Amino acid sequence: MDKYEQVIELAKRRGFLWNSFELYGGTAGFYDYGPLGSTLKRRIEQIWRETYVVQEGYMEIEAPTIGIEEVFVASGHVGGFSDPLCECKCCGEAFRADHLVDKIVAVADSLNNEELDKVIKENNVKCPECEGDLGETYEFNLMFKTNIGPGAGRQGYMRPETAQGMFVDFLRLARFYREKLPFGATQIGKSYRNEISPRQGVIRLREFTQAEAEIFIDPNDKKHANFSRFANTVINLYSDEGQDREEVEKMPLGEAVKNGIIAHEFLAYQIGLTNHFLQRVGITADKLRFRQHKKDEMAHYAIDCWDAEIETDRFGWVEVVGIADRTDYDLKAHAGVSKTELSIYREYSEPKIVTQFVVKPNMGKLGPLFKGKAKAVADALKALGQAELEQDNITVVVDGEEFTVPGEIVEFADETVKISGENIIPHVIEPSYGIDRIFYSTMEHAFEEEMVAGKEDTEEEARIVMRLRKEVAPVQVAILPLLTREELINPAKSIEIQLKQKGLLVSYDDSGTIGRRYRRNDEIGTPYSVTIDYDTLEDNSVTIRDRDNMKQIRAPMEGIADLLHELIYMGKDFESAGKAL
RNA sequence: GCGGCUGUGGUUUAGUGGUAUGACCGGAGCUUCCCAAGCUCUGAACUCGGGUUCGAAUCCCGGCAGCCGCACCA
Repeated sequence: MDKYEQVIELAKRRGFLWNSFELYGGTAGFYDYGPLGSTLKRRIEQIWRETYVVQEGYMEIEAPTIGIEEVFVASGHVGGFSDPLCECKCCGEAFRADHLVDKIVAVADSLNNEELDKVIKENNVKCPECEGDLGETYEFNLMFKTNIGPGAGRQGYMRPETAQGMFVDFLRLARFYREKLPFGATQIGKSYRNEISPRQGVIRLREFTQAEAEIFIDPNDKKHANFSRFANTVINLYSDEGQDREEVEKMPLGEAVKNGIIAHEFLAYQIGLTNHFLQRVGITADKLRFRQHKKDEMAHYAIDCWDAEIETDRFGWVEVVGIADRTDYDLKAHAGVSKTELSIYREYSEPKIVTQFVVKPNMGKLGPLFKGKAKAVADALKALGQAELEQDNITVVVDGEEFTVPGEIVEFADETVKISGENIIPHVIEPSYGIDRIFYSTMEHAFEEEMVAGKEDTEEEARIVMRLRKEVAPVQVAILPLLTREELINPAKSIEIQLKQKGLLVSYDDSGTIGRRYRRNDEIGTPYSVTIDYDTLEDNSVTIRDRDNMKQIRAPMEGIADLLHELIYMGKDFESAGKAL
């Protein structure tokens, strides 16, 4: 049994992860989060919110999970997220139909399926593997399609990423942030991709949770105001160049920016933040690295892109976060499809006084002369220089047609104008998190099986313990009366109420022996157990047990809720929190 | 989607053409003053569908799911 199997087995047994629709045989690519899994996941998300929304100030929005066609035309998902596939009738291999014919026709990727089939047939293209006949081309789009409204309605798609919601709301967001860069917005929610063959548990799902931030920054200023926070943070960097040598370098972020390894401060800050977040939810530092996209794998519009990768036992390095400088690509794309300018006005610190050469065609005269072509002629005139305009008859060519314009109806001059600012299209920095993958990694890195002494020094036995960070553990305190006796149950119940009022996640358990209950809680990662025994009735004190080292202290019942709260959230030292036992 | 392997209580496992073994587990009770103790009782399974057969969980075919490889993975 490898670690993946052990973790998945535990997750299933203890209510973290269940295969969806199991009652009906299950469906690949979907998982249910059980009671503990759901809680753990929410706590990871909560820390993400704390990091990005509260600390960084990138407010959360909530856009629909169903999107309309235009959005995904602009994002490129309608065209680029689907591939024309055709399969060999003989060996069953699937191929990209457009790739098969790209040597035959130059514009292979712009052909539709019928045209592709025609080219394949006419040129007698065969299966590259076995020379067999090829079947018909069909479209495979990774987006789930749906209909909006009754009847034919309108084509809708389940969103394949949450990012588009922030882009579509750009103008509203800009207004909300009083049109001052940088600003950002976040979204945590479900995304959907109809993967061909999802596998590897929760690593590749058809419905998964993303947490994304879209941060809009000044394209001319990619410094980060708070960069000093991470300038000295040492990160495992697996750079483009480092990958050629298969070498991960440990380097402070400040140095990486200075050396030009990371494109700029803003991106480096995001890497620092991601590193901070992942370790806070329990990812082991030396199983975490940042891998730079190689030039050829990076989207053509991106300047620089780094993936946070986590090492897992079975799957090796798994990509869990992508951090990219997407430039102005997305805003430009949406501006194009929506025919709306998506930019922000930036005032100069001092207005610029510029001398411009201005051409002013007299439209009152151009109109009657050129009728419908007048506008095009005027535009052509505006592109000319002084020398050409000074002629008596000016010749311009519009749509291959030559027009002669009398010089006297075109005025031009050098004019001095004051320009106090400009419209700029912000660049987008995008950290994009796969929460489910982080969830799994958190569990795997917390999972440990150790040998401990058994009862009364019998031989050693295995103890499974989930060393989840206290902040993310789905149960924070177990309340255990030592024996199932009413006189112990009553004070235990009263402690349970106190802790719940303090907002702690508690679980009361009086079934089975105390040792069994400790082990049950070790397995689900409960950091502290509070045991009520007969001494409690004498002196109002209880035992608190630490999950990680099984050590115990004695602390008064009075103020127990505050004490546990401090242990869990304030990093209070355990052994000095009470009398050691 | 293609190919290979696999599928027995919640978990894990034995086994066979005649309805299934054990362990852990869960529940009730007894016992028990701190690390999966013990005792009693109890709960719970042959992945689904079709075929062959008097009879299928076992043999055959197909579906589904899991794992591995290929392809795919903005």
